[in-house]
Amino acid sequence: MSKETKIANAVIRRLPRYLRTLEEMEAEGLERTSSAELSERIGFTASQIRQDLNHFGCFGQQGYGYAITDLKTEINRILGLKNKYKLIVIGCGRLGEAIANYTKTFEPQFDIVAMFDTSHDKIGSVVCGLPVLDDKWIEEYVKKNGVDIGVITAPAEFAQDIADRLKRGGVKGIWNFAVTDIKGMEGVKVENIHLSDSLRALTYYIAND
Amino acid sequence: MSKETKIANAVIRRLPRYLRTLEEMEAEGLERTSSAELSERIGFTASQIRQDLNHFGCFGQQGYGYAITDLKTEINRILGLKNKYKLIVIGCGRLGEAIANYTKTFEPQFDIVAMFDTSHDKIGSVVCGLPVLDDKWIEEYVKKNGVDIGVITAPAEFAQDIADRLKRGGVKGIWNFAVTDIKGMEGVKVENIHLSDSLRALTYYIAND
DNA sequence: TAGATTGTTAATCGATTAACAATC
DNA sequence: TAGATTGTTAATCGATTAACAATC
Repeated sequence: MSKETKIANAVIRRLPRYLRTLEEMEAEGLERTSSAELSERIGFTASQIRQDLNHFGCFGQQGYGYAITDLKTEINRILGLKNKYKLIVIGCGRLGEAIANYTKTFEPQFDIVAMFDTSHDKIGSVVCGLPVLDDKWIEEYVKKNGVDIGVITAPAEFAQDIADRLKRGGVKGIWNFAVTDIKGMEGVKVENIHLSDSLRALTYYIAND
Repeated sequence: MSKETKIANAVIRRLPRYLRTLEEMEAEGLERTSSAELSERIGFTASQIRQDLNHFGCFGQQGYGYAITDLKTEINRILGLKNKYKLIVIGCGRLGEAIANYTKTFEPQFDIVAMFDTSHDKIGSVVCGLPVLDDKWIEEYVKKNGVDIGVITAPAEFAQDIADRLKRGGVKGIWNFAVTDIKGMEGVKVENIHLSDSLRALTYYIAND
């Protein structure tokens, strides 16, 4: 942690939302905004927005508000988006392809360098412009190439083993799309996209209306 | 809402996790468990688990614990997974295909009935065993076929318009994969999968370690 | 200066944890 | 009956909101 003390998880989760809104406003040609205006766009209270932004330092100016471009730059920095990240995708199915494609298209800071699979039909081919390598070389590849993030799109039953090997290889983070929870990842940040949990939360709200 | 009063969002979000753990334990041949054992597997405190489960009625037995199959059945019911849901996927790109494929393979309660796209190369074809229909018929199709959930995998700039038409058609829920927030969805439950936000939270944790 | 809007403290609200009586 | 473990209340902790002094 830089200077700042422990930031609540809830705050971190809101930062990307601020960033998206600021990008939107910048695209509209706006130069300054206020917590009240952001509140209207996003739906959080103005008080919460000021509180959130203040965790990281004083980005606003009393009587004026916030300079959109400056604030955007700050949040970008806080989120670590000034850095570049090397990614590999493990699991070259439809989901793996979709994620690789999405990331290549929309997330320029994230550089996907290879895909991995166990199927000999796929190994050696090129998907989304990326070489598909043999799953068994994950750990070695991560070590040699300084991969930062491993993206797991393989079936749930392989996720734990893949994660263990990614960790031994030295990744800093795992983006996990497998419907399972990974254990023993001390020192590695794990971010889960549990499609199944999301869909089930949706049906809860539909069914209990 | 059935009998129960307002359940906190945080509780709902944990239910799918309980369900997954119970399924896992059932598959291992276990018949009963306790809040302490669940706590060890999941990582929530035993106290929280008892508190959570009690929101919905007394599923446990003092001195005994919880019957795994019964508890699983209850959570299934609470989450609305006893019902069937009709889905359509809008956006027949890689992500759309991946989601359609995932849902068809792993989520039997969810019946995907069609895909939609604007591209004339795709309209009329069959993807994942589903007909690809013309985007302009979404509203009509939803009305005629009683579609419950619309899955948006189209680019962000089209998401709001698609959501509006889904709403007019009468869907109960929207599963949104577009990197944007949808407005004016009163009466429609929206569940977002914001890949971009997830990735950015991950880099925050990596960068601010 | 007057008006606007932040930064920040205090109050409120909600969620988690601890404790233990109830009871199987 | 004794042991185990829930259900449930009370205590704690954390996050959100309200209020307002600071200041641009």
